[in-house]
Amino acid sequence: MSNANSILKEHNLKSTESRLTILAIFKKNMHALSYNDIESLLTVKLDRVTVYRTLKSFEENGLIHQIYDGSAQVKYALCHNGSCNSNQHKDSHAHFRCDKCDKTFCLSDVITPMADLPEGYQSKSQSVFIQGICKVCNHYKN
Amino acid sequence: MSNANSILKEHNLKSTESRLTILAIFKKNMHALSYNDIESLLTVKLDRVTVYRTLKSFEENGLIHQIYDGSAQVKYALCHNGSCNSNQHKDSHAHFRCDKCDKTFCLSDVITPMADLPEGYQSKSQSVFIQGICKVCNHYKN
DNA sequence: AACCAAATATTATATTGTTGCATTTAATAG
DNA sequence: CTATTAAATGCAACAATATAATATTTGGTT
Repeated sequence: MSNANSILKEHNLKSTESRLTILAIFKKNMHALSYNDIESLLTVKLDRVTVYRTLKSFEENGLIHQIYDGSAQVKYALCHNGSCNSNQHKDSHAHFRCDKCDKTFCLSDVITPMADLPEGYQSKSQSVFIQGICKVCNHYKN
Repeated sequence: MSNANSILKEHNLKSTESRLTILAIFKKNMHALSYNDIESLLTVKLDRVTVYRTLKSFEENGLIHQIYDGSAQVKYALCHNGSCNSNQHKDSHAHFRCDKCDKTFCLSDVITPMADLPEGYQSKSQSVFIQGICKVCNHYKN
């Protein structure tokens, strides 16, 4: 069973209160979270520095990845299915930001066609960012 | 002739020294610029507040658009071919960031294939962000 | 030249993020 | 179970980034 404790251990992270707390927040909120989102979801007070350092260690150890979604602040989301590790983030899936609820999601399954670059350019990674209305705000039943 | 003065007027912006200065910087540097880039390219000293407000007014009036390229700071680039106005930014072209020279460019002509979204999602705009090596750093002759 | 609205500079303040260091805690060995 | 130790945390200070309020200056117009 892959509980919070073992997830941290799998990513070579010491299991601490702060980390368990923040990891739980990510597990409960399946959209990308900014520092401020996390802070306001905290029930216990953690020092700002601790939160920043926790995010940093999570990212360095392949647990979360950063998302730049056009809002002022960087957001973070859980990496999926163990595809990321401390050496590399394979988070080149599409990201979606909803204009209504203002949440940003990872669309892990969306196949993103590669763009053709002009002569001379060499592409190492491409990421697609989509804005629109999300499933929930569209009242899509399924 | 579309000189700096008339460009400002076309976008309903009063022609002032500060705006002409900053617009000239954008015209000379055809890659995206952060606040710091602009400040260090200034020959005359402008107040920080003035620079921020100039960028804001440029953006609101469709002269420039913001780019989030994964660096800590927001960058700005000129909007092309009058496609933007005060109501809407049509800047859904691809952006390219070079890993070598660390500059970010607009690739206005790159056709970005639309991704297929899961059921329930509605897309309003899609943008592609590409990282790699740019034409100049690849020593591409043309 | 004179007027007025808009733009600017100045000052102050808010927000965001980092650094150094003393204290506490988790993991391990004994 | 306790002792040890390296890592994590909290605190204080600081640095960088961005915004707000207001008095002054400037550009565009009459």
